[in-house]
Amino acid sequence: LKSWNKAIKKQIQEGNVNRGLTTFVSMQEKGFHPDNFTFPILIEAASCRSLISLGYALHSHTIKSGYCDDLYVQTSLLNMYSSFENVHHAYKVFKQMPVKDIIAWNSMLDAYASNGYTKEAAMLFESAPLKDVTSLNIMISGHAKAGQFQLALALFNAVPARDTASWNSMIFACSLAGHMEEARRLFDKVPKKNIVTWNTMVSGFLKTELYVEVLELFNQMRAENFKPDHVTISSVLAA
RNA sequence: AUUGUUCUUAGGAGC
Repeated sequence: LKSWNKAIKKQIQEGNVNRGLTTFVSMQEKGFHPDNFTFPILIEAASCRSLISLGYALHSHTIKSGYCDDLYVQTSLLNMYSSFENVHHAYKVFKQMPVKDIIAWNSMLDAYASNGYTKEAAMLFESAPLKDVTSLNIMISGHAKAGQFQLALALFNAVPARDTASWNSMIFACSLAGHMEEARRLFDKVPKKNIVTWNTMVSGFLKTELYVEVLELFNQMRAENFKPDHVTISSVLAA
């Protein structure tokens, strides 16, 4: 069963969801029943491809096979409905979870924050018994996407426990609001930049047509031994 | 190391 799951995951990671589903079917034909490891793999594939009817089918399959009470299965279903922008179903799953760990709380927080339910997100963030830096990051990027630059900044400043993703989200929030000088100021203060930090800054400058700054950034990138990745390339190509 | 949460580009998918 382990190797079936591994095979399905590998096929999906290679971008071949159909192949993964075929494997899923043949494993059952050979008498292997999917377990609590199998479902999250398939559910996540349905999420990122927006395969809505597959998602529903998988959900009912988890119920029929008795795996719907597994924490990982539940969390992946929650996130699946969130990615389908179906916050009500996401909440329904969340509400029915008897045990919720921090990932479950963060997943529900993200369901609200990423789908524009800013009030609900803020309330959940206040009341959540389990929080970490990811919860903060979810809130910052939620505010950013909602065009609430000031709220994002206030939260960012209020919480000293930040990681690189927090900085990246805040830089992104600045770019969205058109505050490129602030974005650059933060960028220069990031303690540990990663490739996303660079890409966020590059695409911010590209969107605001600050091409000289983009070139400077590329030089600085080389000086600091970062290599452009496929995201860097496609953001330049798109501009 | 068989599974679930947050940050950047494009595309795809849906509305």
